[in-house]
Amino acid sequence: MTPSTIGRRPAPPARVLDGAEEGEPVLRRDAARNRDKILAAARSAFDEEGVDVGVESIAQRAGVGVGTLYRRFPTKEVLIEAVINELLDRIHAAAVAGLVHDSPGEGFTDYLLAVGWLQFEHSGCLTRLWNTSSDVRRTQISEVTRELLARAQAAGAVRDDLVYEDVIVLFWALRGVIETTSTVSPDAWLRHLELLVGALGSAERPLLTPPLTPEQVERAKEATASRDAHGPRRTPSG
Amino acid sequence: MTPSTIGRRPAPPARVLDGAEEGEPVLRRDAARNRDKILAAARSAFDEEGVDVGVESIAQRAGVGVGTLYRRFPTKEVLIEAVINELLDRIHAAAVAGLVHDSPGEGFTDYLLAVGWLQFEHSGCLTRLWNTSSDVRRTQISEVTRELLARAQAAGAVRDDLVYEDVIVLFWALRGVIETTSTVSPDAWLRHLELLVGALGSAERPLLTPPLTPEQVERAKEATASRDAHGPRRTPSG
DNA sequence: CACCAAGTGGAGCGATAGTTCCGCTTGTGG
DNA sequence: CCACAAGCGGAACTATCGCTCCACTTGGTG
Repeated sequence: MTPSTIGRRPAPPARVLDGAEEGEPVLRRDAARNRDKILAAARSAFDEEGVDVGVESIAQRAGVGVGTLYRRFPTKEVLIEAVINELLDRIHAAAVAGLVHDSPGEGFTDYLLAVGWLQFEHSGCLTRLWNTSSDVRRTQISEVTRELLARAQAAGAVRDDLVYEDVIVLFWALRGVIETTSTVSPDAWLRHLELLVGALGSAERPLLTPPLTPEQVERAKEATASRDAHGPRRTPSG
Repeated sequence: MTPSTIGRRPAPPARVLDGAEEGEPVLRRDAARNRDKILAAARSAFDEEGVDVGVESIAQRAGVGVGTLYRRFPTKEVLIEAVINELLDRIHAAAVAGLVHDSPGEGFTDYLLAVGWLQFEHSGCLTRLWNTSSDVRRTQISEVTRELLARAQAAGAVRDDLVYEDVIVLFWALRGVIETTSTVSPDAWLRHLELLVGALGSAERPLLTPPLTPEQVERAKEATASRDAHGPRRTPSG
């Protein structure tokens, strides 16, 4: 209760990154356990109720108070990103898996299928999945995806006039289907993807419209990010 | 200032429907003018900032107070629906136009194009566009769309294993592309549609996944409606 | 012209959701 | 086993947004 206690700073760094590097300042054991519980709770809460679920509800699922949640994740936004990062890692893994497939064509379509499934299983956070481009994970994914596409095209499995950006747009299209149908049928997006895969194969008639440029893809991601963030207000009091 | 004046009821019916039937209780001329201004303001506000724009902002654009807005549209929801209804009418018109096209195939793809454009131009209210199924307008649209598809299939322009529900899913897919890319490129959805149209034509390999059932489409629309309505709280005070 | 129902604006209410604050508890190193 | 930094819970604060209320103005009718 001394003056210095009252004026103590909120919290020391205590950074334990999302599994990327092992944290040095080490969390107390119970705190680490709680952090995991919060992440798991957020995952299932987002899946079941969407990212708009209240932090209170997440804390409740985790069996902790909101204060605890905020000690570990300074912002709801940060928590969302942590969950999204796990998904991105899984997407990256799926891409790499497709790359080592014997058939380049099947490796490519398997990848599309995997991303579709992942989007379906986690339809609650789809708007956030393809945002904020400046990220190691996304760069890695885009590189592997480009390679997957090139391999499939070299093997003649995919028409030559497609570019990497078309694949991203395809994911966004699937997202549109999934967001609307996920609660109703696990098949709708799959059927639509079948249709699309058919179109990817043959270039009966050439495409007249030019593809998105890489810069446009970046800007599109950013636009989505800022749109559904409703103005990512930080620290309302100050 | 008599007791009876104090206890006066909020407002008489004064119903002037959205252009469907001519209202009988007639609005005062200035009030009618304001109603139009509000509708126009809402339209542009939704287009530019999305349906989440505050009512205050809409009222400001219209040059009226929020009280005036609420006298005419008892709920923000009702205002949104009024704007949406205009869009639905335009979609219906496009469908009918496609129906009288000389070439059934072109009539069909023209319709897809028209819906794509309309979604692009009004990307702010896309989530609301395909909701709330119980509506004359939507029934009309679905009937004409079915006929368009049947005609195109009879002419051999569209593969036979497609059903009406696939067209709706296609619109949802376009929505996904448009929501992400509308601020960045007017072409992205068009290119994607080109790809899809190619797939619609030829049935090289049959589709393995069954289409959505009509009931599932209904439920999907309802699900979307309730999801982004955040609980359409009416009259918070009681 | 006088009257008054209809119309108007905008302060303020109630609910919600993200975030902070702070008194108490607890793991852990010495 | 003790001390204390780290951790904890959850009430309370704040911003926001849909909506209501009501004192005042105004169009149009008799």
